[in-house]
Amino acid sequence: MATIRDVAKRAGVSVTTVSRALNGYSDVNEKTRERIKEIAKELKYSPNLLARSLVMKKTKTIGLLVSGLKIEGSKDNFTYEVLCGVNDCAGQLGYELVLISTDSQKQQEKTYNQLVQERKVEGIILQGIKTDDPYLEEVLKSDIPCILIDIPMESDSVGYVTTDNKDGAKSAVTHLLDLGHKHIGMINGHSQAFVSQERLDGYQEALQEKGIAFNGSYVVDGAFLEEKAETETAKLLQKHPELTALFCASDLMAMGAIRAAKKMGRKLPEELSIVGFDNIILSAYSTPSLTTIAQDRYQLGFEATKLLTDMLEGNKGSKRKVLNTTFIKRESTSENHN
Amino acid sequence: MATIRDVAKRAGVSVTTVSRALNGYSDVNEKTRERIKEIAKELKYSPNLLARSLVMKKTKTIGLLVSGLKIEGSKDNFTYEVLCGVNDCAGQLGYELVLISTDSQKQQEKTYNQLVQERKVEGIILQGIKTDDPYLEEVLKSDIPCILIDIPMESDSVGYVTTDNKDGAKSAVTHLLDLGHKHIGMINGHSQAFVSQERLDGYQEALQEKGIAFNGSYVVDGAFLEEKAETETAKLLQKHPELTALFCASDLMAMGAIRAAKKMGRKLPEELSIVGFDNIILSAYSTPSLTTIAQDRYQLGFEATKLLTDMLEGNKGSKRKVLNTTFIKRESTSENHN
DNA sequence: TTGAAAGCGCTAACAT
DNA sequence: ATGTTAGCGCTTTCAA
Repeated sequence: MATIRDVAKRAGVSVTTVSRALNGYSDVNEKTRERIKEIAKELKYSPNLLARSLVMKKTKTIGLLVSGLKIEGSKDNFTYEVLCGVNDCAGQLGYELVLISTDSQKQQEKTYNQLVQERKVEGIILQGIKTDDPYLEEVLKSDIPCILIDIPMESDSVGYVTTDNKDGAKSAVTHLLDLGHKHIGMINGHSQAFVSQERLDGYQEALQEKGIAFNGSYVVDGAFLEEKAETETAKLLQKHPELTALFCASDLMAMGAIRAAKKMGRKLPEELSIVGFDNIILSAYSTPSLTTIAQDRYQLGFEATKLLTDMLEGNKGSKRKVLNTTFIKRESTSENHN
Repeated sequence: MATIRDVAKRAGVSVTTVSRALNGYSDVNEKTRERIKEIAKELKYSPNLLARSLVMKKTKTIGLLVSGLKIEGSKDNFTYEVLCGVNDCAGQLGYELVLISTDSQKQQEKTYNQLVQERKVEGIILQGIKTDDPYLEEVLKSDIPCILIDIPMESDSVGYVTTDNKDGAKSAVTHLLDLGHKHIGMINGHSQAFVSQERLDGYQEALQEKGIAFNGSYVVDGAFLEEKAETETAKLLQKHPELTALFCASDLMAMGAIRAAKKMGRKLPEELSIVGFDNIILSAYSTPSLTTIAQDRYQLGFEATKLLTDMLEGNKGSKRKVLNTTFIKRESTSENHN
């Protein structure tokens, strides 16, 4: 592996000159530069980024810290799509990407700061951590630049990107109300997710605007899991046969809800309308296909990266970004005839 | 950020001793070690991996080079699941993971060797590259340890992991034959994929064993794309109305085939049986749900990482691994009554 | 059991 | 326009 010294020797100049020539500094003779470039190519020289980073104290590397990079993620693809966005943006801006995944076991061993400092990432994007995650506190204290995905918290070195969950939920429920539904249940995620709170807010606000009283027993938690949502939906529909529509805080849970409703012999959408949230691939393929609120996960990752690199490069500006949702009408909702 | 020198000063010893103490060398007084560890914790010292790697010439980092880390990948999740496997295995073995994604444009700028050398990965796993990719040649020449996914090529520094595609395809087609189908079409991928050739081989072998002549015009390429598969299937069924079954080289293409068949008014599975390949999430949710050949993409990534790290650590042994498939019967296939 | 010194490959003052 | 020197934070001989 050729080093800068090999190039220097061959060219009969000092390593400094080689460094300057190859890094495009102006104070070097054009002819020398050309010769050096030539030789570098001959020797297949490529700079040792480790050495460079060590002296420059810059790695041009960002980390994507994922809690739970698991095969189950295949179902909603959230992490994958965020990753694509991060990767594309990082690539465009010349940053390397290292993937860091944690689980509660690993968190015992290393603190957030250790994890991040060791790997010499300049900044980090956090995806998939819950609001009661011990790392979160550390993140806010730490001065390592960080962008949180779907956790609206800020500090000097921390920003976030999220979706307008409240508005999305509101439009979902408004859609159901407009179809004449009066008794609308909600299958929410869990209390350790900000997005769940926000979607609940949207649900309530929609009801309020139409003058319908909020009924707490119409809302249950499905933990963002398909199976859990299925059992919870079954219980909910049993207890409240008056429900003619459901708003599910994720498409995956909506899949569970659909299954529960089918098992109970409810015709979809005639006897029960269901709206999801996310617009995952499955939602277009299920039977009935799912009316849902689309959120752009790729963009979430992309914008997170943009915000992060802005911070890294000292561009002052907003450290938060909220993306809009899109309402998608499919087959799982219809007018209420009760 | 505390360095090893800070710890040394505070402990009143040399940096050498600190290094030895923290790295578990035996030739250091246990009391000194304890004191040093104490101080390291106090100072929140964590070693600069860059500096360490620079001197040790080891980075304990592997790269996952993905060609086409794109949002479209959401549909089959191949890359995501491989990534999960790679990540888990790398994590268990103490390797860092950097994600490198290329496209034909980037390949113009940098050669494979540059790309890999610069990032100082010790070895690399290649996922999603086609057999006519210019990088492939470089990989085989290069002496950077590498594991190819789904490309059965070997050299001193290159191994591979793949699925037994031929056997999988054979069992798919045999299933159809056992159901009494005589005229079985195949929607294959494209010629730049090894797996396509292998699946075609399996298709042919199954036919041969049952004494059915191979008919080349029954096989078309769907480029592994849903839409392309849909149009190709439509054309194929039009031209060959005698076909009562299709073997699709991917579930995604099977989705396209299903749609084409439905549009032509064919009842599934009564009038057309379809078998896919992959067992993607969608295959369980489509209507009809898809009979398919499951391949374990997570394991593909996991085994690739194991093979790679074995090479890196000098463990001689096989540099290839072929995983088995599993046949999954669902609703899209039934007996032929023609 | 410990320390001094050298050096990994690079960049950046500071000369010249 | 180019070279000299120092040093990033660490590990590793070699000596004591």
